[in-house]
Amino acid sequence: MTSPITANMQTAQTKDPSCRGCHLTPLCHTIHDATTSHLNPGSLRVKSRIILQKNATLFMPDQPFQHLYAIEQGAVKTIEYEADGGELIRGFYFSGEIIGYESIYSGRFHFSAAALSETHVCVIDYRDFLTFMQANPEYQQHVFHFISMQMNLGAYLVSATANRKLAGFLVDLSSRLHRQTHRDEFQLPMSRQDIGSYLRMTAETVSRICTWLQQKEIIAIQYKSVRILQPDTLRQLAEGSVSLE
Amino acid sequence: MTSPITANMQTAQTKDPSCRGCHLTPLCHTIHDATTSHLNPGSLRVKSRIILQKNATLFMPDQPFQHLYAIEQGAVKTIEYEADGGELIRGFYFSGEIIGYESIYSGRFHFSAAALSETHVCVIDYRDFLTFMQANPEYQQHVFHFISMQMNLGAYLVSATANRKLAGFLVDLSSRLHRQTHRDEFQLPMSRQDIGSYLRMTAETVSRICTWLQQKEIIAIQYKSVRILQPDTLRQLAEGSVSLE
DNA sequence: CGCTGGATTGAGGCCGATCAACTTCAGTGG
DNA sequence: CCACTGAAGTTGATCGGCCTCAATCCAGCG
Repeated sequence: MTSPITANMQTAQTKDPSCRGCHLTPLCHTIHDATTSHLNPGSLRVKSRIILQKNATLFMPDQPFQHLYAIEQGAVKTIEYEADGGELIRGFYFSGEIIGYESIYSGRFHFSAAALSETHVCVIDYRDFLTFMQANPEYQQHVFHFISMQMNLGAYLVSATANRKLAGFLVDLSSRLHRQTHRDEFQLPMSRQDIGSYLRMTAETVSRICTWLQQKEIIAIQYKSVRILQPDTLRQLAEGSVSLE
Repeated sequence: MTSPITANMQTAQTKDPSCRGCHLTPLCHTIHDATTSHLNPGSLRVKSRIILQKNATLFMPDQPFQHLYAIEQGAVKTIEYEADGGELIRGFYFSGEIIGYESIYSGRFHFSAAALSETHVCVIDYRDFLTFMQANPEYQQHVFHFISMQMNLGAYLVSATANRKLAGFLVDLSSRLHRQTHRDEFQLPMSRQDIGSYLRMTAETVSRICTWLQQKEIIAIQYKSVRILQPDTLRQLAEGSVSLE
């Protein structure tokens, strides 16, 4: 969190296979297909691409909101700062996901964002985005659709027990990370500390529940490597329909 | 929750003072200003207005998402159902607020909605809304703005302690209900049970914290009547910057 | 090989849930 | 007007889950 931003700029000009799965693809796509000048509002253009090293920050709190950030590959955490200086993880963002919508209304980021590993980020100017959307309203439905989806993320955060929260978190991860590997087998991009901070529990509790889930043979976990052995049981655990004493 | 829907339909035709403060006003407004046929996509028209009696339901779980609902006056709670049949309050909606965005992506409501008191609701067909937005993209910015705002509601739900959750809830209410009365003095539209269900704590805990806040002379509360005596202290409590033993 | 930071495991304490009793309020009908 | 009734709210005692603090284990790395 003290590292300077390591930005490796490059202009996007070719159709990029790494855009597959990005929520902006149908919009952003046109940039690749169309032969277009910079002034043509009929295309959404990527302002730049940034490569963040691990722990590098994408933006800092109170920074004016000017861009949407699409994660091309890698992972980002957003961090809120409490009055007493404590840090709380606000959210995680993975390949294909977009940071920024929640900051439109205030025109300012109220949190910081940092890379969990080397991360490639597409920077989209919000004004360009608006211009594009006004010129191409046929994409509105698509944008509403994935904003709507984003509004439903993290429902498990308010679960009653720590078990349910963590189970919900793992289910969530398995669906959001599966592009990289098999759906039920993935690497945790973040530390136990970060998981705990996000779920509002201690890293110790995270660790204890992980070993408990392992003993029940619901998951196999060793440090950052996770394999979900009983996806259905895990899901039921998250929903509270089973307790397993 | 067993009462049938009591719907008193009436077509909106005149500029209505009760539209003041509604998040859709700048869009919906045009319906009043423009002399427009039903087929003119240049206006967003209210499909109908519904008057719900207390406890009447606006929609039920698994019902297809077809409309946005704007609360004209009154209050609505949305309810999730757990696997074991338990009910959890998912959210509250007050005058000027809009229900539905979070259900766009799935095309289905995954929860029910019920009136907390007599409530007037504007029904907006989502297809009409899309048509209007495509024809009038200049309103996009406004829509993104209040959807963005809605994404930031309920941050206090994930607070660590019950004190902070309830303090955050009261601060939230005071800002969202103040149209009706003075900002620091309002009636709770919902029961202790509902508050507890929403904040994921028991009604007993809600009650205990209320009396504790009263003893500290931070609020004055008697049943549904609330007066915030020390707004700043309450806010600091919600943010965790004070503890007050 | 030792160092360092993350992860795990253990013992004790506190916050909030649970269960139960009592009080107050709102609605109804006599 | 009051008596009755059921729902909602308050208050108290006990219990359990998670936090706290501390020690230990382990992987990665110079």
